Amino acid sequence: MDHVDKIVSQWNSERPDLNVEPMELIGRFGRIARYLSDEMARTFVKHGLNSASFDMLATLRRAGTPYALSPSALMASTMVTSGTMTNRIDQLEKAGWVTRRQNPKDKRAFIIALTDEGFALIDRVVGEHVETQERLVSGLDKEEFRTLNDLLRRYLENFQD
Amino acid sequence: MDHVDKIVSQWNSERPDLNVEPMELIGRFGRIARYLSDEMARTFVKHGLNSASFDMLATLRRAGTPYALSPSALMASTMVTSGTMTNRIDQLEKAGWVTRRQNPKDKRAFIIALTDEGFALIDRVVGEHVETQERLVSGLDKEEFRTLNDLLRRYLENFQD
DNA sequence: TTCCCTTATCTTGACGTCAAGATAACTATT
DNA sequence: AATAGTTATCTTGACGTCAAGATAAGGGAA
Repeated sequence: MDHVDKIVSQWNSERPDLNVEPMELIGRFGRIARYLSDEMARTFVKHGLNSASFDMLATLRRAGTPYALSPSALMASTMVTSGTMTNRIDQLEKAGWVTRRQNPKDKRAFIIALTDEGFALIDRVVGEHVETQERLVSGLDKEEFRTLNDLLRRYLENFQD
Repeated sequence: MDHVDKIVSQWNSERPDLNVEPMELIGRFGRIARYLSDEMARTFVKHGLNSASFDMLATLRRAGTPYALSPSALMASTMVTSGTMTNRIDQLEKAGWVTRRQNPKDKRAFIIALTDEGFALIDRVVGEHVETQERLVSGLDKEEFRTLNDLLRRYLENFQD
């Protein structure tokens, strides 16, 4: 009887006409995702980052050399709006982790590139991040992990544009 | 090859030393949870609500008669801070969906109660909400749903305080 | 060329949230 | 009673996000 079961049972008492089975599954997704992201955020905060800035630096880092992308490409990868992206870049630039250069081929565009400091930082943090993630899935055995991962992949397929 | 696979394969190229298996699972949780909550929010917006106000009204509604709880109880149920709760109550009160009465037993405390309008609204919206949730899980067959739900319940157990 | 549409980024104003601290009232101890 | 500690709620200031619109530059059709 977890927190989600309690909510579902309240609805069953108050509105027995409602089909609340889907709510069980969806409610658990919400709870788990929130817990996971809160825990991961703790690693970021330890290094002066938050989820947003980690996401930015990680996106640039894993893009490979020369560790540079346009704001548009970053927007597509991170699924945020242009206003948010401007703000994120401003902060990373102010912290000295990225530079903002004009794209000589297209004067509307910029190139956002990791600095040496940004590279060193994200390379350090991502190691600890992965350790945190290992801890967060350690409650599942190999078989459960595989089954769950396969089901999630299948489920996610429904939602891909 | 979904979006998460792409990220994982980028990390494998750039940092083959990292164990990115957990990231697959955790990444999918994030994507799915975000998609689900965005879709559910559309139902709320149609009725002049957002996820926060729906959550408040639903919590009061499923608590059963007399559909009234203290701010503290609402804070515990909805997992937000006191400042957020004050703000949420203010808005619901302004919209005429709840009233804020003094608790005669404890002058520090208040009682937040659904108005008739609030009750009628949430009873209408929750029906549509449940339909949305049915649609959101319709991509899974009975067997998959059961397996997934059981695994999520097991996984969530690890995180309950 | 000129005009129009599209693309890339930035600006502005609003929103929901939180952390920290303020205020007021209750409770237990002396 | 007086005091000290706790509890319930509100206030303030900051943050990250978004939607809508502004600005500037590119590209295609006449």
